[in-house]
Amino acid sequence: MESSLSENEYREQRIVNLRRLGELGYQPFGQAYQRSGRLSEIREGFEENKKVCIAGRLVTKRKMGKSLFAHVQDGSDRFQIYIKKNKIGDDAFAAFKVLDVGDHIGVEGELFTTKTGEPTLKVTEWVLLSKSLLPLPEKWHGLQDVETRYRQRYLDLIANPEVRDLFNKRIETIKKIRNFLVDRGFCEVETPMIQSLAGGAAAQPFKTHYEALNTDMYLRIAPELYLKKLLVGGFDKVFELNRNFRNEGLSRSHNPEFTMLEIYEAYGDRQSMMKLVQDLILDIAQSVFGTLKVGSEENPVDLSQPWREVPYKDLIKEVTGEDWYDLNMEAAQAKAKSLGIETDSAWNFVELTQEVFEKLIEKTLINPTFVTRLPVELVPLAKQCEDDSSLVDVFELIVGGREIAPAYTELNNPLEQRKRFEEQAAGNPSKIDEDFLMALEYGMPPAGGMGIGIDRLIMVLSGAEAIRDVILFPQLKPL
RNA sequence: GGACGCUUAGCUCAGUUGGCAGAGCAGCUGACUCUUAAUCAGCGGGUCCAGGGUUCGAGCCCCUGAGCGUCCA
Repeated sequence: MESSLSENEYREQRIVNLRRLGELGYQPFGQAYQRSGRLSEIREGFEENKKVCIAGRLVTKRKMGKSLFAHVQDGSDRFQIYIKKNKIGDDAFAAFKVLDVGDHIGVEGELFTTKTGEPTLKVTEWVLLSKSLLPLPEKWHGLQDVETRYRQRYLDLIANPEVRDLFNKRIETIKKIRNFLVDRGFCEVETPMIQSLAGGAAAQPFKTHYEALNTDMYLRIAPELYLKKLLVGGFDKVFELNRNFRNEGLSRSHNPEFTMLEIYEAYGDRQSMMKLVQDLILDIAQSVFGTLKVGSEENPVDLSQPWREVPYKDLIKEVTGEDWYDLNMEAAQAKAKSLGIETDSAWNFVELTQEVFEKLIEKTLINPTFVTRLPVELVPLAKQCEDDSSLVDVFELIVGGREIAPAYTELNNPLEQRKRFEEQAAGNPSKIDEDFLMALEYGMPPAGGMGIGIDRLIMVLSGAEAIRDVILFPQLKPL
């Protein structure tokens, strides 16, 4: 790496330019610089002949003999500057010509409008703030190479303005979520990420080792059980917005660390969560994306209300036929095969049905759909429906063919919870979280709870095709 | 984990039947005081992903591996 860098002719030339600038009295890695404002603010407050100071990265440069146009870019905008030899003096002009695209500079001057109408800064003084030693990606095509975009995201952010826009929207969305929930009386809490038993979801955890305790520990796969302990403890409206970790493969829709929002409201239920998530998503769509028509051109999503609410069994019957739940296992498997499902003889009826749901139904639910009344076997932490103990009182919100938010009327019966854990652990008592069960036995208020996968939410709202496009530094194989 | 595809100059990409490694942008030199993909003239720039094989000769054909992508599990 070191040798390939120093052998690079572009870098060598820039080192030469750095020395030249030094000889002309410009320190290559400068000091703090007092700006009049960010470039977007300068543009907003534009007045002819107004004196301002700006700072940013030189991103284009057009030499024209005794004058020169260039653009400077900061975190907010890109702004044109104009330098004239007889305005700024021979030495400062000659030195400016040595600057490379990519260098950071501070510029003082007067605002004016060019004859083509572009607001521009006429330079009277400039300083070098930071010399760039490597060339930026090409100005016209930007940075296209997908791998470089992810591994060197900073280049992607410099070269591709739409990438910066998307991450700004992600940042705004997360800020909005916090404000929305805090405004409604929820408080944000932090619970352990390093756990001795990774519970609250069905997933393979990352394993780590705690040296001081000489104990294996796990990175959390969900904060759910700790948040419920807080309900027991009297925090009755809580949320946590942070990373979960799941030890699974990389794909278009999976990153091993992902951002999860979990919300719990004592004395609420599945219905109150349904209202909350609609208000939240509509608020984000309007205030951050400015529309309820979201997604991409190829895969548009309309968030207009009312959102469809439909029981799981009804959806299954829609694609398999009214008699699905009357079929025996053999007939159901034959039916699934005839619909193009690859079946596994080890599956039970619930698993087979769930495969039908995932393969044939989920991706067809584009506009927001609440799927309700799921089989109890699929959701061990939710309360049963009052009229049917084989179903749980939950919803899965599906948007753009993706599961965005599952929510439950939370199970607060410790005896029932123990029974479900025991069924799930299948004779492996070490997997049962006795700590959590003990908390429930002190009494957890009835509650509604919900999880929202933030990365997938941003994908649906922005129309991004890959989870890597909404995570600044996505996981890649080490080189 | 499997199938298929991609990897060539700093960036974006061509590369014919196996026969001297190409373009645009960028860089360097020069001209040019309202340009904006500035323009004009000239010049330099390559571990063709890595390793092996076939061949008189490989960017191209064969094998192995890596990273990335797409689909599947």
